[in-house]
Amino acid sequence: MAATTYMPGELDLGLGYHAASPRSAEPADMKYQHHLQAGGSPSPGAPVLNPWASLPPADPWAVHSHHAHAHQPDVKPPAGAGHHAHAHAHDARHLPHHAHHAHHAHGWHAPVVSAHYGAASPVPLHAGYGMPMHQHHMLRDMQPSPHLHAHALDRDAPEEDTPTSDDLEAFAKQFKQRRIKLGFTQADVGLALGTLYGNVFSQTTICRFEALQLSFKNMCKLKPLLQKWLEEADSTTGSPTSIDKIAAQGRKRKKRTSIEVSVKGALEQHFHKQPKPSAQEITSLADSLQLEKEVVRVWFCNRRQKEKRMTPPNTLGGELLDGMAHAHYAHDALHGSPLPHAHAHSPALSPQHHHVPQGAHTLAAH
DNA sequence: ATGCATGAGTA
DNA sequence: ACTCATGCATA
Repeated sequence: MAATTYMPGELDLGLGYHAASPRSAEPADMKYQHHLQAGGSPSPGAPVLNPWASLPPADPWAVHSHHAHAHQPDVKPPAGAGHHAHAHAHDARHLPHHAHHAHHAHGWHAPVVSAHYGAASPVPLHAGYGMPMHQHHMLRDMQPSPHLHAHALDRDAPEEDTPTSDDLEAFAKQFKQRRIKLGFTQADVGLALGTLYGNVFSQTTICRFEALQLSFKNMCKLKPLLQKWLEEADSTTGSPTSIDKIAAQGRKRKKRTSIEVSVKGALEQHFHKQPKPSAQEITSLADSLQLEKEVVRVWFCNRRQKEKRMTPPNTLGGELLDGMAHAHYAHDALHGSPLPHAHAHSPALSPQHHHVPQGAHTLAAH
């Protein structure tokens, strides 16, 4: 019984809250606005948006049975003003351009994944970076070359340079703290970015940024924006966050298929054997697991993406089931427990430009 | 905070 | 068909 529940299909309901940014009062861009829940802070000037009138009737996906995928041409961001003329999502193909020092790679030390040190914890933890830096050879070249003129003092202010993983980690942490102190939710920030630069982001993305759960490249791309927002935000004394709502277009999306834990475990195992199963393997696998082929395919795609994030999941499972006899560090890999892995320097990441089989990080811990 | 999903751009 | 950026819906 898998559980392909179908959503109540909402057709025309996209309340977009247009939070006017503190200072730059731009004429709202009518992109497709979003909404989103709060992150936990009632926030002083930040109003707790809570739309969802819920009243969706028909639903295209509710046809039940095995839908076959019907790519509906949706109305994506028509770009706010017409003068923006810049790529939307795929403009990040050009990040590090200077190849002065090919200081590739950089070991991720414990991302100090935070659950959340609450808004009331100004604790500036993160005091030392004394990590051994596990270099993982052969990573793609072009990497954030270390600040050529690195001053031992400026922790962050890499204006024009490509930030290093450490920079990103430090910034993300700082960002989160400030954001919370200022009383903004992740969703607030996402919307603010939209009114500030025309690029709206969801709570999800902001959340992932803070948790370093994006690819290195993606992190680099978002950092400048968030940095600017941060400056704006705390420099603005009395943020008169005005709200604005505008109805928008609708979307039809397949309801999220929930995969049972046991099934997930099976998928995990297959993933370790073959991260990239062939179309046919997927088919048979889907068959044996009683899942739609498409669901399985997507699962693998998403799984691969996870591996490429800055804070990749633990790559184990195969070894566990295989020779599990002394495995004491193995537990949460099967159900994806992202909680504080306070150690383990994960290698993953790096701007994968292309054709670079990154299968080098198959280590566990030693 | 995260799982499953969509889509543009590529290979 | 896959990668990569991104997000709706959900736990």
